[in-house]
Amino acid sequence: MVQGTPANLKTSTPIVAFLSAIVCKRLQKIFMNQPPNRPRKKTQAVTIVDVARESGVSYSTVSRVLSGFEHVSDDAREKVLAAADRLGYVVNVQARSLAGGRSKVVGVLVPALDNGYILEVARGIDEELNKEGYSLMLYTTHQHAGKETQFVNTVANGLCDGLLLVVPIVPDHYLAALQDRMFPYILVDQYDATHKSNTVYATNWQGAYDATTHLISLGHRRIGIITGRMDLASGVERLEGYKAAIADHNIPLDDDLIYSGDFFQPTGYTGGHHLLGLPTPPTAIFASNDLMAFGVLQAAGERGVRVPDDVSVIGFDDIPHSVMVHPRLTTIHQPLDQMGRVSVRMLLDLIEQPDKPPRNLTLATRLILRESTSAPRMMSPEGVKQTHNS
Amino acid sequence: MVQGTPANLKTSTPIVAFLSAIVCKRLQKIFMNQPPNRPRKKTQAVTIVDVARESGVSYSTVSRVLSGFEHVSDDAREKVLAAADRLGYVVNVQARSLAGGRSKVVGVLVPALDNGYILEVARGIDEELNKEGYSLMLYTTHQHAGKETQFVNTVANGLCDGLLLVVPIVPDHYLAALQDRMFPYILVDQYDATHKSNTVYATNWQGAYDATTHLISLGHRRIGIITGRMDLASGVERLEGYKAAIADHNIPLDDDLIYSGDFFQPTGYTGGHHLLGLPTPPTAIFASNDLMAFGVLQAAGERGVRVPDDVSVIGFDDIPHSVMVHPRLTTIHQPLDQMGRVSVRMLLDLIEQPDKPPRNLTLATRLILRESTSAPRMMSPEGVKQTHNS
DNA sequence: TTGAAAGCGCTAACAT
DNA sequence: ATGTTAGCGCTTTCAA
Repeated sequence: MVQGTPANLKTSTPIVAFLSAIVCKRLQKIFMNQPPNRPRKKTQAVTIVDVARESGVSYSTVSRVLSGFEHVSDDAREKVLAAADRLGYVVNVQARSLAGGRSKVVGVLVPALDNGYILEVARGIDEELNKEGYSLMLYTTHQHAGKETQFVNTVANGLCDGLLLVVPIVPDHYLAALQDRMFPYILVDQYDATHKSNTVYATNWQGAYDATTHLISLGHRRIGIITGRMDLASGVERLEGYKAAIADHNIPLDDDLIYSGDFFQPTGYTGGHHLLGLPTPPTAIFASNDLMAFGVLQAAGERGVRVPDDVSVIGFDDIPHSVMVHPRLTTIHQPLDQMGRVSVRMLLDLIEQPDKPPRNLTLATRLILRESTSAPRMMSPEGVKQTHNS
Repeated sequence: MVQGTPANLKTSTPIVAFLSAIVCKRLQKIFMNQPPNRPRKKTQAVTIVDVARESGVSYSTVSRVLSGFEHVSDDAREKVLAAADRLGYVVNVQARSLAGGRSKVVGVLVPALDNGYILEVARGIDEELNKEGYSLMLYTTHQHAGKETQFVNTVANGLCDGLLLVVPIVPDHYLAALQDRMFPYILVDQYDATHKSNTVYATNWQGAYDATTHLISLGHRRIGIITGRMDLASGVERLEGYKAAIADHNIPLDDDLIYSGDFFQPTGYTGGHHLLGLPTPPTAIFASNDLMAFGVLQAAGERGVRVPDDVSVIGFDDIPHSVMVHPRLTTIHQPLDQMGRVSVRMLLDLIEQPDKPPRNLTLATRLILRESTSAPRMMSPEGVKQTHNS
């Protein structure tokens, strides 16, 4: 108790003590050996104060060493490091962040956890973050569209050093708020109309073009497409790529073969049924992502339409399950985990240099040949194997 | 009063130094209207101080209202809430946590992000956490076995209010550290030998017993098993359940039919090849989880062994992909997302009442009949359809 | 290069 | 019921 007193005094400014009657009272109390009984709530095992004591240098020198500051003598640095190690010191990110430092936490905003595509990206992010000693704060937007502002505020309050937005559709006021605060963020696989954001993107147009060209080169002429969401750049671009390939090979565009999807499996399923049920069904279907391709596979199975014998199916993304379906899915590989990795790199860069001009990185896609595509029936040497409707 | 102070100070503590040149200088400075020019680094948009000013009450009243404390007048509460709303105030969790409050963040420790099983649990966790207004801090253990201590320390330093351990194998010193600090944590799908932990578990033994009994009741007598990791309780219990079912139906145990797996798909694949390549192959295989069952399916496909005609396959977990493989997998449903949900509930309870005695919750599994199991060939009415080796 | 001290925004003990 | 104040552990000036 008595020993604690000087410390108390030490922390209060002498000037105040000198002038203020209130403080006088407090002093009296202290000297009467009745220090305010203040049980501390949560106490960290070992703080920089402990390290300072252990290493015999001051408080702030420890801080300087631990935050990698340059102007510290080698001697001091060594002593501090040794002491910290001995004591098993671990920085308190809360305090550090509150005091204006880095929290070494990066927020990742995703729509949900049930999507292979998202998870691949997340894996890349996680691995890269881990490598750099950062922690990952995961936010799922779910349905709570109303909590956006709150979320941005919370994050930007300092819990996270930066933000990775892996969400389709980023409402403008998100970005506005982030931009106003100069908060570092990266748009992953998402187009930014304002061109003010750093983005990591894939060659969606080219990938779709390649997918469609692959089908055409196999001999298909009647190629259906199940589109992605048209409010997403990737959805639009994949449709455009498809159209361009069709046009480049002088195939007339048939609107009946364009089924409007949303990147989720169920529309792939209904779309598959729709296209396959057409009077003149397509001999090949390009699904704008693997998930919808799975739905097409399912629909084909139910209709007794064999893949690839009766209809070829090609997807987009190359998520892990695409090798696990039957038949294994031919698709366009999108370097999802690499997109995650790259976005982390960009973000950490941005955190270091917040005023860097925005960069837009585009990663290449490539065709992965597997078993769900082949030449159309009528063109295969063996001739017609089986007859379906029409 | 004022006069007394210096004397008191002087006699009791060296702080007497209040006369020292340092203080003098500082005083001079202050009175000369030259306060230390201290530009603050990071400033929160709106703090409780702003809310206090706006609502005309004090600082701490705002805090009280915002932390849901009881003893506040309705009038004050209303004013504060209105002001907070008007200003768009968002609490700074860092500061709150540092000051001894809750951070409203829960840490989730998982081995990796590439496992459907983990992800299902994570989804449940995420949803429940969201519902309760908590954020999710995701930690992947990856290979970094050495960073454990650091991790526990970081977490327990206060960044998180509690911890959900969804990892197979929790090193003892993990738990020891957590227990020492009285830090709230839950073991999800993991057995704790010390019985000091709160756990959420599934009926692994019963599930395996049910799976095996299902195969037996179909007419199978030669049933292979691909085990999980034997250093995991779930692995051991599933093997035991299998053995018990075999024994209860008077089927001799054949060690050749027990293939040692690890819960990952590749060993399911090699195990499938191994069992199917036996001189007298089993007519049914119980894979200790779905992932390994997929491997078996793959191996069977490569060998021209049809499922379920030639061999029945049953899995365990019922992860989402189990309906996406061909044939759709018969399996034991483990309520993975519910396990996640329940574990969150338990954790939040524990956070409220840290000294509650540990509870162990066990959730029921159930058989899900799909297409990968059927009566064995020799027993089916149609007789032998096809002959394979031996 | 180093030590001292002022906060960062908040909670909770204390005093009223 | 409400205002006052001392820290929580840390970073970062300022002064030396």
